[in-house]
Order: sequence, then structure tokens, then C-alpha cells
Amino acid sequence: MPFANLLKNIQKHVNLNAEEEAYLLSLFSEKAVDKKEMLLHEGQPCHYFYFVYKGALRSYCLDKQGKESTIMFALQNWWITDMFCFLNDKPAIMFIEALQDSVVLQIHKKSLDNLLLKYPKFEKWFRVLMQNAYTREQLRVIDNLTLSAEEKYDKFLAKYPLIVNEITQKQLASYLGITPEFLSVIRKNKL
Amino acid sequence: MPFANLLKNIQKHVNLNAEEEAYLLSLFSEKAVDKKEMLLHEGQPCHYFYFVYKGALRSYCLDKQGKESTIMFALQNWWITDMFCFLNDKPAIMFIEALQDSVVLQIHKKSLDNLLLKYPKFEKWFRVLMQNAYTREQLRVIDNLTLSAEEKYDKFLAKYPLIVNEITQKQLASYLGITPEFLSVIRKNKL
DNA sequence: CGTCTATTTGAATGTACTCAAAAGCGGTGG
DNA sequence: CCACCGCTTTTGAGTACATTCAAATAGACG
Repeated sequence: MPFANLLKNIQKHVNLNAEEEAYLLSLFSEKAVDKKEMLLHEGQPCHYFYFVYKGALRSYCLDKQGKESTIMFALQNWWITDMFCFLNDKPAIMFIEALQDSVVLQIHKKSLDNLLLKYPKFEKWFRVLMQNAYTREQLRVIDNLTLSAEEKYDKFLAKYPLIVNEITQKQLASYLGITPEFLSVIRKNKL
Repeated sequence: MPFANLLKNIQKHVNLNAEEEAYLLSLFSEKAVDKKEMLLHEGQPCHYFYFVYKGALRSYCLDKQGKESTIMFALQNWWITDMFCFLNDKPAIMFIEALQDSVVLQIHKKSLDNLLLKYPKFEKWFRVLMQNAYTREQLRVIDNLTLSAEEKYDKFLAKYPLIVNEITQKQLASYLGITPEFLSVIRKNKL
């Protein structure tokens, strides 16, 4: 029942009648992604917004020296895309890869635009998503400005205990903005 | 004409008839803030969302050691508040201070809620604000993860040339996440 | 003019990085 | 099922970027 989770997620914010529900679901399609497969590649158009039905994904970007920075991890029931490029029809600046064999429900940018035009009640749902995303990123900025590497690591563990099992140390380091070597040292010092 | 700017700002996203316009404006009130005056103090309820009609504001928070971190600067026609606490009716974790003698147009959280309920078309306006805020913060996270202090400084100058004139070096340093002393060195090396 | 804060400068320090080598682990194919 | 390959993790030495602390100078404001 991939769509049950999706509906539940959206109905937290909007009450839907049968017609709206049917129309909404008609816009999503299911897509399986194998572990290590890329859902989005830097430079490609970013046409889809993804709901994680099952599995785990990661978005990251590369700087000019080839260093990876993880933007976010997405577990079950999370949404993920390269939001800036999705919203502005720009070529992607990020990669999105599957950390495990996963299943996503994807909606095309045009479909989302149509949805919001045809049924403006969905505006609220999307607004709340953006609100939450904004305040989450703002907290992350503050943490990056004020915390030491070790404190950032501790906070990540406390905030996202489920994510830690799905990712490598290198991926976590690239989310925290430190080197994998140094994260290794931090972990050793905890023992 | 403080309200003309406000209207123009909102009408970029929503077309309003006379009734909607009148209702909207009835929810805002004008407030003058002197330089160095606080619009919001940590721990206080954060009931208002502010539109900068004139002047310049800054939001920042203090960590446990008393170190300031600037969250954002807001010039004319920008919006500012402690968004997380505003949306969730929590006590503020930030301060908002006037950098110059300023005038803001403020709307109460309850008024905004009523506005969105009564005229759902405003959802789109607020959604777009949140979208832009989100993608901006995400870029800032990426910059913090990938750039050196000097690169962050250069990027800030390029992106916000108008802000630089309104703020002290200490305030800029606390936005970039470096010490004022080190920013002084960076600047000296440019000459 | 005097006071308070911001900025500059420099020396000593620290946190985290780079580079390199070894060990561990997971997946793949024979 | 084991052996091998590639990637991740560990470990350590040397280094760099940025901080801390302190003192001197400059600027802003009443």
C-alpha cells in the first residue's frame, strides 16, 4: 500500500474528499531504486519531488575539488528533491542516491503546479513542508556556526538515531562537514 | 506610504481585490524601532512577523558561552522573525535588533492564521516565502560546509553588497561563523 | 572631551585537515 | 564457500587554518 502512507502524510495538513484524493494519487507514480542507484544526477533537469515509501536516500553535492557534502538523508515517509532546482526549473546541483533498495512515489513538477492550481487547498500542505524544511535548515546553520565537530556528532545521534544505522561514516562526516578520519577519532574517544 | 511596499511585495504572488486588500492591511500595524532597540528578546513569546518598511534589522542568538551567531540581516522589503518560534508558539531563541532607526509593519500570529483561513489564496504567498527561505538556508549550509572563511566572506560581499554598509565587522563575522579578529586579517590581506 | 565599544595586530594555541599506510569489511566471481 | 578486489575505517605524524588572549589604536556617541 505505498499510497496509504503518502495519503496519511498529506492528510495531516489537508482534509480530502474522494475526488481530490483520486486526483492527487493519479499524479504520483511508483519507482523502485536499487541501492547505489542515482535518482538524480548533477546537471540533469530536476523534474520530480520524491516521497520515500520504503528504504533510504541521500542527497549530496560536489564542490570544485570533488569533495562531497551531504545535504540530507531521507528515510521512510520523508520527502526529498533538489528543491531549488525543482522549483526554479534549473539543472540539478545535487545528486540523489539510494542508500538501500528503495521505493519512491514521484510527482512531476508540472503535476504539482497543476495540483496547486486546481485544488489550492494543497497549498497549505506544501507550505507546511516548506516551513518545516526552512526551520530545520536554520537550526542546522546555527549548529554549524556554534558547535564543535564532536558536539555536532552528538546532536546528530540524538536527533536522527534511525539514520545512523543506514549510512556509512564517510556519509555522516560529509553531512557534519568534517573528514571521515576525524570522525573516526571522535568515535574512538567515546569508548 | 509604508503599506504600498507591503502590498507590492505580496501582490507579486497573489492578485487581490479591494476587499482582500483592505482586510490584509487591517492586520498590519506600523512600529518604529530606534537603532539598537530590540524587537524581540530571547525567551519572550514571538507573536509577530515583521516586514521591514525602512531601515535594517538583524536576528541573532547566543550560545551557552555567550557567543553571538547572526541568523540573518533584513533590509528594506525583507521579512523577518524567529520563524520556528513564531510558527510553533514557542518562546524565542533569537534576538531581533534594529541596526538603524527603522520602521516595520507587523502582523500578529493569530492575524496571519485568520488571514490564511479566511482567504486561502494567501497560502501561496506564504508558501513562496518559505520556499525561498528554505532554499536560501540550504545554500548557506552548503557554503558553510565547503568554503573557507575567506571564500565565505567573498561570497557574502558578492551576494549582499548592500548589507555590508549597514553592519559592523563583528556582526558580519558572527554571520560567517568566524572571529572578528580573523575577519580583520582576511580584510587586511585583500589590500 | 571622555567613555565605551570596535578594530587591529601579534604571539601562542588548538581544532581539525592532509597524507600515507595498514587493517577491516562487503560484495563478486570462480 | 572461499579468495580476491575495492572501498571504508583506523591510526599516526606533520601541517594549516582559525581561535584565544592581550594590548594598542581607532571610532562612535553622549
